[in-house]
Amino acid sequence: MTSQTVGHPGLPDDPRAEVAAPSPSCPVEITLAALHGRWTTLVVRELLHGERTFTELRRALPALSDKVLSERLAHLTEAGVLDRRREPGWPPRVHYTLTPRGRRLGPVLQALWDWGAETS
Amino acid sequence: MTSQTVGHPGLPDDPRAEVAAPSPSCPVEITLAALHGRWTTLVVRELLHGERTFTELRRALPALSDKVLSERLAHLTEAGVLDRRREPGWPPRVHYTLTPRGRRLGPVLQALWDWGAETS
DNA sequence: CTGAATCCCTGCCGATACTG
DNA sequence: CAGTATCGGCAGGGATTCAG
Repeated sequence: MTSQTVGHPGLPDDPRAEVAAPSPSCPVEITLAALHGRWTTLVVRELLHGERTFTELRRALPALSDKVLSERLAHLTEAGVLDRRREPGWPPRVHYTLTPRGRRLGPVLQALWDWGAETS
Repeated sequence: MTSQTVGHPGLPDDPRAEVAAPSPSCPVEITLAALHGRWTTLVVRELLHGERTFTELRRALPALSDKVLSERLAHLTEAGVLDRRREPGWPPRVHYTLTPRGRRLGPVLQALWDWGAETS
């Protein structure tokens, strides 16, 4: 399923691992594109704790404007990371949940965390 | 050394995991900042194959301008990912190598690759 | 409540030209 | 050879306002 590792640490034996220019089809860039933008990882982190509504996310990240939050949620939904569920009735309420694929960002964020947390 | 995992997948039990706004001290952002910018991951990938000179990097990534390559190398050196070694004499020649810390980006790129390579 | 539309400001990055 | 200086285009994102 995922590609195999080779002699050099961490780099798969795949033609896409040798592109000579940034390419949207490179798996590394697909992931970085999904996480791209200020606040994005924080939104994902919040949803790793469980389902949240728009308002709950705003309360968890008070300095994040509603416009940018909207953009991030739309982008993550488009990237297959989130599921959107509109609650019928009034007032409008929208619930966001990580998809299975979105939950698999957990280990990715962990890897990013571990490297950044290293002292040396 | 690195932080421990908790119930939720991939998120460490650390106060920095609950910041309410983007913060340069968050380990996840430290890593994303190190990898930030177009071409950066490709430069790291190239150096995962071994030491390279400025010119060798330019040949490996022909569409990358010397200005941006300079910026990336300076940034990665500043981030502790690369070591710079000036060869004495003329013409000037500079060798770049991953530091031990830089080599540890291998697993990080692998995690990014694996998520992006998933079909579902 | 959950966004979309607009405005403006900033920073990235590509191209070009120049230097030790 | 290995950069630095400068300029310009464009996209990101914050504030505000409007809409379903």
